[in-house]
Amino acid sequence: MNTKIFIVDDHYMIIEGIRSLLQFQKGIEWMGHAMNASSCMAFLKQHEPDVILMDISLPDKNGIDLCKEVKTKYPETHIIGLSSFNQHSFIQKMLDNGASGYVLKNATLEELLNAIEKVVHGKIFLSPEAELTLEKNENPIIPVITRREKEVLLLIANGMTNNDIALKLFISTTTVETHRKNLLTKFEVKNTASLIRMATQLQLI
Amino acid sequence: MNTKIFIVDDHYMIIEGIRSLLQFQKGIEWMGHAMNASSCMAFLKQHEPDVILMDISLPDKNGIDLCKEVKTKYPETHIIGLSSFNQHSFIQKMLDNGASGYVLKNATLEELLNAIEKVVHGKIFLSPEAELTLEKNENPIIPVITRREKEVLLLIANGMTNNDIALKLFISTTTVETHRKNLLTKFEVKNTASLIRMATQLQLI
DNA sequence: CAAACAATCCCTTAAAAACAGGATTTTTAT
DNA sequence: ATAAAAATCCTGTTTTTAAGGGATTGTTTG
Repeated sequence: MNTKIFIVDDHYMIIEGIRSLLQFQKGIEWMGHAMNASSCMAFLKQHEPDVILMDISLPDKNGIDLCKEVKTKYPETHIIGLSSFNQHSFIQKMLDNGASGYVLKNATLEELLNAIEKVVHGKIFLSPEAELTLEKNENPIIPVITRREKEVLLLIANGMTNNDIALKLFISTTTVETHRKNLLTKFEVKNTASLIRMATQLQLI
Repeated sequence: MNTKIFIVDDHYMIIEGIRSLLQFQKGIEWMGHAMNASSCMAFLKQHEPDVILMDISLPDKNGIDLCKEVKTKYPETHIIGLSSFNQHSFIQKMLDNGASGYVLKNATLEELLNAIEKVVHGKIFLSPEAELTLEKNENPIIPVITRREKEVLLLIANGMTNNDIALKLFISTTTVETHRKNLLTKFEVKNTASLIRMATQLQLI
């Protein structure tokens, strides 16, 4: 019985690369590709691939959400996340949303075949580097901040002083100071420079 | 005369994809690939490709620096930047360092062939989206800062105070203040928050 | 309905950064 | 060699932040 493979990726070169790698492999049946989430869903209405290789970044929807959607409607399908990014949050979220694997785009043919083999047998496969990242559990400690604090944070990032912010938000300067104090505490930093640096790294700004 | 193509990319799937696309094209001679900067340089000691497709992110060195190095030693070679990222700074820096083109990884075969055709004739080729990005963001005003200023900037971003920096660099606090003053002037901002924000946006940090 | 949280406000003191306006020495490049 | 640029150091003053302590009023939510 052949394993039916489908790929969702908006990078033509990646699709072509994988197609060329898998096309003539024994036991693999190439079903084709989609370049965005909606045409993937359209395809699934008529076909039943065993394994979907799914890019994390798609033009219309991210692969993490798409993974959840596909697994909800078609629980039998095995999904392998496909990404250049060896990021803890991505890997974790894909697995949380029902993916059976996560393969980095610099994987070799062997690795890819291995991944497919594993997941069709109901096992989990992760690229070695991805596995390492997941183990290490580099928890980036994303602080929980309130709506108001985020508002103040953005205005600080825009170069406004406490006084400016107070005027803009129609609150007292001391209130802004308090929010700022709480932001520093929550981010575990001791000045504005570190605050803005961390916030941008965590993509809050 | 065939156009000799070489590719530097650490993504096996991309290499495979491009190889499969170009391999049997008329007028194209596939020379092979390197998966990092150093083996690229090693290859160039013995061979003379007409066009190098060069990924921006490589394991040992970034493609921007590699581009400069290659163009310095082998000015005749045409380089096409290859990246998933449609980012102004990347495109700009590649062109500044002598690249003749910038192609996004979701490009079609036609686009890629077009790019190769253009650059071997001494012209510049950019993917339409990349061209748009370059036009749109015409004046990002990247300030020219000195080595010392950059050093200070990084330390500021690390949360160090003027005093901390002075101790670390064995210079007077007032000197650090002066560097800081000049940074604010050059970035046309009025406080640390904006400075760090701009610097991260311009990818100087 | 309490307890927790969010948002608001206040005081005080110290530290840090920003603004203004210099000067001198060392490097770098023409 | 010499002019320009970079790096160094001043003296002041003013503004802004940081750190320590609170307190009050709503609003969620278990």
